[in-house]
Amino acid sequence: MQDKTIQPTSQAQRNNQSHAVSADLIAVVIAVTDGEPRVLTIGEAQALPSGPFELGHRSLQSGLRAWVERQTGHPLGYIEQLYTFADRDRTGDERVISISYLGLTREEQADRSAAHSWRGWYDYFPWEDHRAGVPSILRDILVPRLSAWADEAEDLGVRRDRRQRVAYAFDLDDRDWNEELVLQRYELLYEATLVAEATRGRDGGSPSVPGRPMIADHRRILATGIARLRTKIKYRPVVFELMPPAFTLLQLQRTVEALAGRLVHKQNFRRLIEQQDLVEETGETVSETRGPPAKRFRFRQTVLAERTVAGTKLPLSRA
Amino acid sequence: MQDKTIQPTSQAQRNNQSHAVSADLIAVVIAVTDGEPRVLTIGEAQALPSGPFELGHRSLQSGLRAWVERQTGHPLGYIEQLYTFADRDRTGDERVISISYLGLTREEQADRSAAHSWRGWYDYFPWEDHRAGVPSILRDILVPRLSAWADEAEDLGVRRDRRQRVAYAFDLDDRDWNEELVLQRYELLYEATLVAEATRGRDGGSPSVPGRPMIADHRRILATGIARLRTKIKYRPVVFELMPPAFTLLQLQRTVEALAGRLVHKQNFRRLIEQQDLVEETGETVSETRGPPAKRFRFRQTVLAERTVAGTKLPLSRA
DNA sequence: CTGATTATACTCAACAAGAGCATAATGAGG
DNA sequence: CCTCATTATGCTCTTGTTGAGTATAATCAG
Repeated sequence: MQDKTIQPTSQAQRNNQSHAVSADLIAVVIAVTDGEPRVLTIGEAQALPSGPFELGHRSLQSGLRAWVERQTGHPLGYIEQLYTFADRDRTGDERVISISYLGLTREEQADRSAAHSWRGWYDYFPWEDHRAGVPSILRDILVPRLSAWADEAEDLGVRRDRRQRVAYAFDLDDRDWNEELVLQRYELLYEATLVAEATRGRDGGSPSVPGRPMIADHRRILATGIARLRTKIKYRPVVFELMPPAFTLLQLQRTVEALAGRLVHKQNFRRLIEQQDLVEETGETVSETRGPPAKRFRFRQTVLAERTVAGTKLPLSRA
Repeated sequence: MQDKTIQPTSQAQRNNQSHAVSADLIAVVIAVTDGEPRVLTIGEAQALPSGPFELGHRSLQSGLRAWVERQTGHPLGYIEQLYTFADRDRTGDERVISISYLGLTREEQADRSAAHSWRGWYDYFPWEDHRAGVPSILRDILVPRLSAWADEAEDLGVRRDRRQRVAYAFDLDDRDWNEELVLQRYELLYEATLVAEATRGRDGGSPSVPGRPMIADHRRILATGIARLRTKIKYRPVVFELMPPAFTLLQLQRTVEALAGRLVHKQNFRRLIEQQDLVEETGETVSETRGPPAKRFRFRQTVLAERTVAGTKLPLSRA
């Protein structure tokens, strides 16, 4: 930051004592083990690892790594920023800014002493797992309750709006299920006070829907992380952050399915992976289950450099 | 925030006096006028509107809107968060967190009294405009200098790494030019100390490359905003935030081209727009230029509700 | 009146994506 | 040892989607 240059923010920085805030770093750390996506939690599996951004931290990222490691003993590999928000419902005249991150690892070398646990993320969002078909909770509980909520609105416009949003976010028929809308769905449930977090501090209200709650807005942050990951696996080779050094294509497929919450077409999945040149054979084969032995693959590290690819959708022209 | 629930962040919040930081809100506000993408600036066109997040602000977004309106007289419509980072190079023992946003508007009803200006964004990134072919600055200045920088590395590995990154980010041949890599390109230039911001506070160094600099890291934030917008227009109908209520398809195309910095195939562009059902005819026709009169269209507001679509890339299966 | 300029309709080839069939190895269980 | 469910892997076929042009008809500038 230079001195001779104009600095519009300078008035601000000079007297920032009056604008003091504190910043919390919050981590959504994901691993996939035994075909189940899990999230790293602390405190009765109701909270995500988190802590304040301190003077000693070199950067936001390193502060986050430090906190996660201190609280769970787990070192982080890949991380990316999710979202920043200012919490409204804190008390005191001090504002808290929360900066959330998504981290991907493998559930390993964890420090046993630290008080953490890996929880299947579908414990928190049971309606998001469509690998075995549309979950019955969805049909039998969520949709009826959401419909009721939509219909209870006085105003016709509101009613129609709610119905439309419910239909869009929860559209059944499996074909149209959009697994990326994790956050929208959670927020709808929150708005309809169908999750425990929404009824806290209020009088009873309708009993909440299945799914483990978390403190504060941690479950919403988790939803944000899941949504981001489900989107990202489609255009960036991030799944490999969750895989061991060598793996079979079926293992890879199961991991993707675990994340997406839906099944994929095996043959086409292979075609996709291969044509993108993402992996190479290690030369070994393994026969873990029945069936012929499967080839083992490893991720081609080079693609990280090349294939930061971004997909075009514009009808470009030469000339 | 409840009291009976476990709160891992609580230790932090209790004694957060020691972790006090201040938060700055920074806006990249974009409009497209006369086929030129412009950014809203203050202070000699070297700074983005910004200001501290204050106690009086209801939320980060509203704080940002307040600052932009105060500094430029321009009310904001669509905004979305870009990125949050903690500045290293500030002085004092107080940390500053910067939260940046992207805003889209039309260059209109600006308060004349406020000291702001709209600047073409290619003033800051002249190498990003490929509408008239590969800019000569790129071929004649940037690439040679970057190559020199790559080759000046002692270590062979570093040299190869630099060459690879330069090739990837700046790949000429037009076909392979990836307009989304705005940030990567700026960061490479920064790393190679080819932009003014990188040589400040140091002794001379190599003279910087064409392109107007900004204070602090504002130009990097602008690059982030441009990159985000260039990516986003491909999968979400955000261009319409920049369009007047009614427009011809050619105007729409010119706007997209201005943003992407490259030309698109007219017929295919129309096919794309129409098949996605994004617009509807107003019924009027206008003949602004030569050629037959063009139909005027308006954006179909409904798609905002429906078409929050996300594109699948997984080979899903039924079953 | 001429011609450059634009709107708009179509065509075609190349390729990507969805869906399913076919064949060949295996290990589990009798 | 035999049978069969289970899996790896190769291929086909159909249907979109995308890139690239050709063709035709309105206009306005000069």
